[in-house]
Amino acid sequence: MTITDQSLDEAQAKKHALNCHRMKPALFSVLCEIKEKTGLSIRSSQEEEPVDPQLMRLDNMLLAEGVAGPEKGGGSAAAAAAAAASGGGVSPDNSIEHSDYRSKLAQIRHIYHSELEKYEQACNEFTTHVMNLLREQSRTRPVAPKEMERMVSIIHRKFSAIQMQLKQSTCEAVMILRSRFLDARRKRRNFSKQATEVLNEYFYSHLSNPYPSEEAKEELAKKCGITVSQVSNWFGNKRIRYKKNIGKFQEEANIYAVKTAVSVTQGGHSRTSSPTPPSSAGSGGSFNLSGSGDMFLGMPGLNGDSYPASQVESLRHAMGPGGYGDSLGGGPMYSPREMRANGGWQEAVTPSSVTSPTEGPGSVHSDTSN
DNA sequence: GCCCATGATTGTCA
DNA sequence: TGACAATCATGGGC
Repeated sequence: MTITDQSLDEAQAKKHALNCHRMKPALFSVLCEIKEKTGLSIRSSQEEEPVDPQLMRLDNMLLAEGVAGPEKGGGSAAAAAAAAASGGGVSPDNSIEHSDYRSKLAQIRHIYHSELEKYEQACNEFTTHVMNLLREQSRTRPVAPKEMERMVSIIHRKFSAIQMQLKQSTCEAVMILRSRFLDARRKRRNFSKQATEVLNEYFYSHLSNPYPSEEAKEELAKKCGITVSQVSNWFGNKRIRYKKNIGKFQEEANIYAVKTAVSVTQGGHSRTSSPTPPSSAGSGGSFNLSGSGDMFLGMPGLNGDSYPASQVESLRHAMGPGGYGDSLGGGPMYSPREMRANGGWQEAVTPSSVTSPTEGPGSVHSDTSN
């Protein structure tokens, strides 16, 4: 059904005719009487609406999640909770995820507030409209102020129902965002092939002392597109797994040793296949492992098809163009006695007292030292 | 679905 | 605090 200008005019004309009718006062008084009688029933139906517990829950949740209430940098409460859930020490590494989470939460917050504003505006407009209508009608029929209040409260109730739906969907959106965020942290993704290659190259070229310094870790992290913590994890896992199963890793070691050798003979220091610093190589720094000692130390020279990376290093040190032979203490070959005396990875060099491999000439982060 | 590889976590130690 | 060792949990190949 459409309302045309013509029909509106007709209605206005009828209303005017009614208002001017001689029977109008009599009709009005009758209506007042009826109204008086039905007044009780209206009052009885006008019950006090108790606060909806579900609405309260939604409000509390939105407040806790930082969607409702005062803004503190885009959902601070939830971000803090997420930070706490991330396990404390790793929070700096999750800054990317956190900022992502925060920005998404801010988006939800923005949408929620703009929708809320729209609803409130619409509610006010509609209330004003209805009030105007009732005032208009009060000229032709008795409209008590109570009735107007009742109408207003009905409208508000309707709109708060809509608002509750909005709050509900907002809560759902926040929950989904949160679960996704937590899942993302929980999930493990393999590093890229290139990243693993970089890490392996570093590991095998520093086999004698595979303990990258903080700077080296940062550099590796940057190169691999991972965090420093992940680099630390990787080296921790690698050292342990290498130690546990040297045989299995020998082939891998050979591959990287060859790579390193090739990169050296092709002219120079590849940044990742950097030589071991004098301290670790010169002191026979290859870590002493049960079994690994034989593997590396027992080999008299590079006469095999495959050779361990540590020996490639020593060879490089001895005959490389820049040469680290001087710092090797007289000979390119490892001294088994020295090796044993130096013990394992840990004992061979202590990170604080010995120049870290990464601080060596071909270090990942520095080419200038020594 | 199983199995292995691997990144992450946790507890312990120096 | 960093390293190690054990373990968990997930990805990916088969």
